[in-house]
Amino acid sequence: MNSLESDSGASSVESGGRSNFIRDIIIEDVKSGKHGGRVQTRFPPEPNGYLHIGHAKSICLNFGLAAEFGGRCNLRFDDTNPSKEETEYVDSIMEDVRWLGFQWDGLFYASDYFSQLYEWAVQLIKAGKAYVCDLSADEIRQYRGTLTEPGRDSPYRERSIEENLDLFERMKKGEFPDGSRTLRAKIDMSSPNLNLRDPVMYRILHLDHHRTGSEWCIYPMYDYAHGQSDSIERVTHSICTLEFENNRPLYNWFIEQLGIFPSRQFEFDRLNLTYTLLSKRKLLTLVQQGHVAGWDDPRMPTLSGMRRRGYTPEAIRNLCANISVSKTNNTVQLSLLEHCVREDLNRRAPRVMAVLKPLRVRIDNYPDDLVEEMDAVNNPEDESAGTRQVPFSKFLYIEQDDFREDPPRQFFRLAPGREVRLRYGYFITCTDVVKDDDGNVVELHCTYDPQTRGGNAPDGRKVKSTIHWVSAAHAVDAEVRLYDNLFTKENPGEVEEGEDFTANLNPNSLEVLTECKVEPSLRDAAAGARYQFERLGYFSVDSDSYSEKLIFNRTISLRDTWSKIEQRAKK
RNA sequence: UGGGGAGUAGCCAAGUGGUAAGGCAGCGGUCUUUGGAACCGCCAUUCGGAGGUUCGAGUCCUCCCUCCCCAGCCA
Repeated sequence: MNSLESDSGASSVESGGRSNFIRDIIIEDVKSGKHGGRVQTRFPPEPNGYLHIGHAKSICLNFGLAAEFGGRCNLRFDDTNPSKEETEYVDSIMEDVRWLGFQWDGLFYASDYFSQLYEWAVQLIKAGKAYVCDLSADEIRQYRGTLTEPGRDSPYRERSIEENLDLFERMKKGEFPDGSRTLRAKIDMSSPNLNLRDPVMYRILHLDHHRTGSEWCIYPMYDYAHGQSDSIERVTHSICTLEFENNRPLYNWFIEQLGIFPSRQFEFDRLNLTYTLLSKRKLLTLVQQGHVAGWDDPRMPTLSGMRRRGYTPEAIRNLCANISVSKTNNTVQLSLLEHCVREDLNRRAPRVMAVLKPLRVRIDNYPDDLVEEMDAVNNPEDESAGTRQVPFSKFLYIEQDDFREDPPRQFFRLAPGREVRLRYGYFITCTDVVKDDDGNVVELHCTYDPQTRGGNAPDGRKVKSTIHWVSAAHAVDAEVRLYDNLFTKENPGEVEEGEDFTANLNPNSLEVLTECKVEPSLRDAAAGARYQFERLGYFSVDSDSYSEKLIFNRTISLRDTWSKIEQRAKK
């Protein structure tokens, strides 16, 4: 269950040239003509949860390396444990891999190989390399010994081959209850590597499997299934995460005993991210306990969550290319991911004006019924994106944060008596402030300079600030969901005695704004569409959005120097 | 106290005996109709520590220290 996170790597199609030790090994192997220069990899998730950004590292590595060396990469579901696996997960995994931008060559399931695996087990029994053991799970543990003490041989270790064959067949036929017997490899109970102390190959599980139904009641363990699956697919480079290093001798042992295609395993460091949990078990808990709305909640580090939030596959692939691949335990700062997201969105997201917390503005000297269409640039980073028109009129909304009755030093935006530019509009000057009974500012009176249409002053005078706005009469109502880190700690797994990781949940990770006003061009925005709300950040239309009610997710804010200045001033 | 891995800047990371790449973050500046973007500059006399070999060591040798993984009929 935790393993998926474990099979991951990094690199991407566009990372192509970036060096990492696995790539170096492949270059050597190709050069020396190993396997005829053929490169075959695989991405082997267990369908027991949704893919997250840690898996993206593995996907990019496996598919990226195959692509770079003209090889092939399979998608193989490691479905050897029917108690945890579901079809829902295999569907989501396929969708996510495709969304990330990869297409597998072969699509396989470890369960495709159950018959072959069974035959090989019989072969090992006949060779005296495996035996049926009647020890209980608890007894097996006791016989295994400890890190510093060798284990003891099972009393069933020396059963005759005939008896083993008979028992194993009856296990398969369902004659024995769950947990009553196992098939074990006969290796070495005193090995310093605990994985080699007669590991369990098969356990009895009277459970329906998502693909094989009730055909089997014995299921192979990971160690007995994974290497052979690789071998069957003639995988040349089987890439997995560091915690499987101890399993490599066992991976090799089965392949050697069976004399089958010698796939080789290489281990790399999995991805960790600050303020983020990448454990499928814990993510499942968040979903089941309702701390988030589902696997695709935009606060989740799942690929489906990030997709819904508005992250692009390119940004994620870019992160994977940036972090490289090594063998050191590491935790990448979230800011690097955020950088990748901004970098990509900056290039491609159309700009648009939206006011999240509206403050009404009346332009006293502007004609009551006049509406002007102002030309606005869609994307300064991309001339081909063209321009659009935005309506301007006497009543507007601006951002509450863009006005201060008593502006601090370095605050350049609107204040009483101060002139600013309305982007693509006019220069306006604040002349009066209207407050409610509680003293809250509810409306501003301003005057505009008709000479500054479009935002340029013929007399060349400068203004310190440009702010965004929306015409009140033309604005479209919208809901905007603001997200913050799901956890308050850099390492969400770090908890006080007696607490679990949910104690580190950020109570303010979601803020819903329901009174937002967006420019009319957004009226028919399609779900999934991504925009930059000028001066605010990148937003995408949520899948909950429908025609009467626009809903946006804030993907990520723009870099905000003003908030830095402000925070520094507070200290 | 067994075995398997890993230590280069706040984070990630190149480096494979010839004098410490790059990115993120941070800091300073230029430019700007987004306090965005872009651009320029600064940011490791030193590579976990101590010895040793060498004309020369992050790279080789010795000892030491720290961190991670393994005692599921999970993956």
